[in-house]
Amino acid sequence: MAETRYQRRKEERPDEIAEAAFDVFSEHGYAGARVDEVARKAGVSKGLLYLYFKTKEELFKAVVMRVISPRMDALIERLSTSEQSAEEFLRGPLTQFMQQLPRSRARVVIKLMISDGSRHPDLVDFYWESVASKGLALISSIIERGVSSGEFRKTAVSELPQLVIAPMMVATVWKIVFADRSLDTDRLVSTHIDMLVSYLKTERSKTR
Amino acid sequence: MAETRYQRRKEERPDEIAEAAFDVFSEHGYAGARVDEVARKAGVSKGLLYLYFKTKEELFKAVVMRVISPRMDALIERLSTSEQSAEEFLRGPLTQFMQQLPRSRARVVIKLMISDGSRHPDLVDFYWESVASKGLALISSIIERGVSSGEFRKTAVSELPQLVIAPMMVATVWKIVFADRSLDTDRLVSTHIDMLVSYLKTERSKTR
DNA sequence: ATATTTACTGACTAATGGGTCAGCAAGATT
DNA sequence: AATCTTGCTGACCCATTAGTCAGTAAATAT
Repeated sequence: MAETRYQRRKEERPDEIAEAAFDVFSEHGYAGARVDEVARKAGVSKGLLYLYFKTKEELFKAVVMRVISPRMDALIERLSTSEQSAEEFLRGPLTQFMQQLPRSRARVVIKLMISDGSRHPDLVDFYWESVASKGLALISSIIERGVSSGEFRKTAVSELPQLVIAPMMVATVWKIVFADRSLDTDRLVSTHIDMLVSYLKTERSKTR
Repeated sequence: MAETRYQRRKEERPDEIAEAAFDVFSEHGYAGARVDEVARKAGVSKGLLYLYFKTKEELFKAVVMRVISPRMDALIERLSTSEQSAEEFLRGPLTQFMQQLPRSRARVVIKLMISDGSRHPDLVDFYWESVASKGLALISSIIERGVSSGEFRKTAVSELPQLVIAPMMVATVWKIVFADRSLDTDRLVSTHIDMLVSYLKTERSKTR
């Protein structure tokens, strides 16, 4: 008998706690999250949690950064090594990326930025610098590449990369708010890209 | 001397309190909002607040509903009495609506749906029934009208009205998260509508 | 003026929740 | 086997906050 009451697992604890915290923050946001619940979900006492994370705030930041950091680099990487035409890139890797984001953990980060960003401005800055600005710049550069190669005509889209990711945003917000109500997000994204490419390739300039 | 310490204003109080609550919930979300702060901002004691609203929860719902209710009806109204072509409607009233929403109070409702919707499912239902579903149905019907009049070709857009409002969503989220970083939301919306109309009017079907 | 009604106050309570710490026991060292 | 180190527990503290209520004074009636 004399079951061991716990194991010492110095290495794994931070990750396990962060993982549990991700779930809890994801569901309740920062203010609504309970540190006790995080500890419980991580199968750990609250005291231990505070041994690895000084404050709730720090835990929150750690959790968000954990998700952000690896994310964008992957896509950036995939581009810079790519030799596809602009259209191929939009229809291929970018479409894929936008389709899976609403299902991924990044969705949660977006939710947290919206709900708690105003009280964690440094997190917003970090998100901006390491994800948003890079991602948008990437898209702009793709469009520009298409324009200068003669593939696309010159449009306002070059300066409005937000237009490209718009369906991803809708799909993400939809999943957050209307999780149960169905929406074919893949089709949403691919139709939008279809529309976009068609617009960028149209020869004669449209009226107005 | 003998300054009157307060005035009795039975009629106006609920609105004034709801107004203050709107600001506070808007800034902090449901869990982060403090009832004391609402009372303070409304220039009222907490006791009085609880005379008009039974719980924080009820106050929250009242606030959200106050903003939702009048909103959609206005647009629906404007449509049913309109005799414009589909394109005119998209470029006119709808563009206008989508341009001003990110600046309006409705933006706050969207934020609250995202951040606190999961813990107030009945509010989400209410929002769905009185705003989202109606608005999307409206847009679908406009597209359909254009299709059946021969103005537009048949595309997936008819079944994906979310595609039409996508730039509004981006603009709204942008304002919430990156308030300080500039974005020409009007141009975002109008360019998108331009793109959309162009797509809907293109004669020859695109490859793929 | 005086009495009556009730909108309103502010001090209170009970409970919650972030954060702490003395002590315990798992595992390493000898 | 005895000792030491430290990862870990859980009971505790206290600031905060949703919600209450006895009493006060503004407006109204008499």
